[in-house]
Amino acid sequence: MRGNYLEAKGISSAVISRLPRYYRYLGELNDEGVERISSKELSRLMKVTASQIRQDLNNFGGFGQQGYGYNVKYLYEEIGNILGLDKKHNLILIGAGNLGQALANYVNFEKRGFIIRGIFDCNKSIHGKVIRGITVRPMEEIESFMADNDIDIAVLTIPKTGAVEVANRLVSYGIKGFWNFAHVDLNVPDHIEVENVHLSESLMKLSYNLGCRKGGK
Amino acid sequence: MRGNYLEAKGISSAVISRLPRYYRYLGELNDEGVERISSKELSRLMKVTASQIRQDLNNFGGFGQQGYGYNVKYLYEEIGNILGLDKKHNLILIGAGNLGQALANYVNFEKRGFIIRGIFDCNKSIHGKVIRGITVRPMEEIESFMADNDIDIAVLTIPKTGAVEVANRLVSYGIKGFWNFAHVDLNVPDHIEVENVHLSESLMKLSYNLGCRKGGK
DNA sequence: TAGATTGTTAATCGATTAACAATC
DNA sequence: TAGATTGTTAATCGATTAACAATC
Repeated sequence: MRGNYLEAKGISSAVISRLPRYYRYLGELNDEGVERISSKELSRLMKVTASQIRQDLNNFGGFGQQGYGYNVKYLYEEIGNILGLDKKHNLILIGAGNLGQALANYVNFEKRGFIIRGIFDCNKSIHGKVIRGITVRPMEEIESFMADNDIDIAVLTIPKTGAVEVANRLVSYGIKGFWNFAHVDLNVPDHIEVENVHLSESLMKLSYNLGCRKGGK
Repeated sequence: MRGNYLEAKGISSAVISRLPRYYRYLGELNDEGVERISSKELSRLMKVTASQIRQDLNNFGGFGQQGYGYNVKYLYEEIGNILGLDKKHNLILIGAGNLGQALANYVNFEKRGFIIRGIFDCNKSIHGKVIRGITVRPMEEIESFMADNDIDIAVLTIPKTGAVEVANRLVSYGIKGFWNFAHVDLNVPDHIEVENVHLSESLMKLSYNLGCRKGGK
């Protein structure tokens, strides 16, 4: 039995955020040549309950077989499809500072179908600079670039000042989603997807968890 | 009435992960010169419920005043204290690749008390290179460096291969927490804190949310 | 005082876990 | 067939929201 996950609606974000981790573990098992795995074995490996694994997967369809478990390669590919990794995504990177350049140089995203097509920056002194074969362009060229290329994701690696305004401009040019590293909440329409990576907030969480230890038990 | 949050135990991680965002909004309000704010106003601004704000804060004590609301500056500082931002943290960075260098060059962490003291890499060709005043050292020197400096956090910006082993070594040298950018789950004792930043998993979530739109409604 | 808004209890909602019949 | 393990329903647990008495 196979579910039609393309029509899947209202899957909770808790479930979604666990999918990439399943994908990672299954990919590693597949690389190791493991052919089948039960939810019980996988739960031991991943340190989650077997119930949760089965519940999560069954949001998208029945990928297993009673008495057998799950075929690793098949499940790996299916989760990849659910995550949309079978499709190509064309990205533009806004902000070619340290972090922007680091992301542009990271090859693994490309392997998963996320291809950076253009890099833009407001700093004139780096216009024309080439990063992994891509020329850094001035911000003014974003609109025409997006008209000529099939861009769906913008990576925002710019300071928080101006990020909201740039995001709104990109929305008007037809962007579909943002991978937002700027330390602000974008204010875009509901049909635009935003995935935030707020590094300083992540570090603060770590700080909290370290601090507890001192005063607490 | 003031709670003693140093003794706060068992605060749910959902609450903790919202604190940095409160902190950010309150910091901005403070910068704008806003003196007081009610949970209702703040809820409108942050797009969460006022109930949630009051519940979250009351895990740590009563910071507000009936009929008045919250003093912005006071609450900002209190949340900073809860997050441990009043304390200094000495970090070492393991892996001076693109991402590692980008993080090392990022000045804002330092402003919040997270100071990178040492940078280590296994690649001989960059040993001796200076990044923001810090010399890149060979991995072999980590142990003595940690003995001489009061390091509590390790930033792991190395490939997943070897990350688990390096982490275990660092634990034996007395590290307290990890900010882990490697695409693996570290396998460290319970008393060691790990904050994961799995960029590719974040991108996959974005991909999923974009994909839904096509097949779905 | 009257109005406003908190702190906190109670009600609701959703997510996780347990259990087990279905079935390979 | 017997054993194993899923898919799925039911039970539990936790988190969010609503309500309101306390109080500034």
